[in-house]
Amino acid sequence: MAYRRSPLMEERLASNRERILAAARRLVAAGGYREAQIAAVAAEAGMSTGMIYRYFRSKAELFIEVLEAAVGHEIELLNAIAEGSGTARQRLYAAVECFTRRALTGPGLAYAFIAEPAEPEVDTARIRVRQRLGDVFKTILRQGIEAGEFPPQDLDASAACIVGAYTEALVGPIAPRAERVKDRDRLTQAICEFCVRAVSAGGAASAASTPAPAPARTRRVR
Amino acid sequence: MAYRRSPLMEERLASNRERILAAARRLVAAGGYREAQIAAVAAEAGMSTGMIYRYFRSKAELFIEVLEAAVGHEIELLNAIAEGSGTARQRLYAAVECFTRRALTGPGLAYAFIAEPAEPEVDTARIRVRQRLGDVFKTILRQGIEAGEFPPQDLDASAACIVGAYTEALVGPIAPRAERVKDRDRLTQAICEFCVRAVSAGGAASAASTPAPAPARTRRVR
DNA sequence: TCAAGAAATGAATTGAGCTTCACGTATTGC
DNA sequence: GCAATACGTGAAGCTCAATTCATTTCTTGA
Repeated sequence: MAYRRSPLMEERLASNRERILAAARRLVAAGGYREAQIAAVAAEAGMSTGMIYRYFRSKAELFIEVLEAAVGHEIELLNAIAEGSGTARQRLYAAVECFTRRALTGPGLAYAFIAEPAEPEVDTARIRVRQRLGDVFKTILRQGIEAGEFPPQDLDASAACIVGAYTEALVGPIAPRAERVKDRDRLTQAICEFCVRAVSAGGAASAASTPAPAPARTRRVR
Repeated sequence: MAYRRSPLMEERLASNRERILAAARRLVAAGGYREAQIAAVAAEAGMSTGMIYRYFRSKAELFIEVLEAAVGHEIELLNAIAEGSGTARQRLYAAVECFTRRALTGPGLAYAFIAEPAEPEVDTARIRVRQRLGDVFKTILRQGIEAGEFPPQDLDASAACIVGAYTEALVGPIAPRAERVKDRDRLTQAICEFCVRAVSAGGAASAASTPAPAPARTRRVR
């Protein structure tokens, strides 16, 4: 025999893998999943298309990894906040703020990963990832409820609603071509307050705290 | 000359168009946009693929029309509620309930149209449609704020958050293959309550109503 | 420096659908 | 019934990207 991977080579291979991931991330941030074709990723990484397939089984696999890494990072940040100090309310506020602020500031990753179409496998991964985001909020909510800061509520539903709320509120602003939001701080604040209010005890608490199931319905709906 | 559309023919053409739209709707409901290829729509409608193009310029155009019709219908229902009687709070609750209940009950249209990937043009249409959904809530919110039922808030942000919240909370449950939610009523109620609380005055109002911008942040975030 | 084997290349292949189009069938007015 | 025109058909054509693979270039160990 005459060839055996040297540590140096091993390193180069690893770095190639990283270069591919980084290139893919950049392209998604710049132009969304749709514009991140394998050929483009290869070009961006300065290598041939065939090369990509030496490191990733398929396009979907590559992008799932990019997605999970990116969101994984966000989740770490959120977890640090969730496990940090302060009241549940403060931590919830801070967590939502952290995410929205970064989404508004950073590259278009947020839109691409949270809202943009992709193939089924990637889409499935996206749902998983969103659930993981929701888990962070579930943690905060659970603690808040235990501490009596928040009223009892359906954790899964509330967590999903929080993720959905800030996501949707961001999609417009961070969607490609959307005019840059004039006042990021204002938007961030509005979103955070919405979320915090949403899990806190209602103002007009007492009597009508839980409105009758279907009060204002005009007519039976077909 | 020797041919001129008779009223009868006119009617047949219109009915063909309807058949195409209906077939497309059924397919989307059953298998999502992805499975609703032109060939499949044609088969479902019992006609040839070429026929489709006699009635619609492109696949995107067809599906945009399906989308707008479907959501247009939902919006009518919501508007009826928004303009109906009751407090803003009651109407908000009823509106969210109407949408979520229908989404959970009805065919998979909601998922397909609100969350599923499609081509760029259709996606653009989806964003427009979501904004129209948001507009309904803006109306209710505006009235509620004027009436002193809700505290002042960023209407656009709150409306987007509401749409996002219930949408996200539904995506899991109505996503293809998701196990049917055990208790629809419970989920619906949780979502509605979340949304109503979110726009109502916070419980621990007074002092810390607006938490300091970034209270619990652990460390400067990269 | 060389042979063995691995890594890299990128042009060619493949596949999935949308869209077209040349041809057949219907409908209309006379 | 016939000419004129429109409607309907569905196989073929096209486009766009992902994926493959025969070939070339590089690494390694002796």
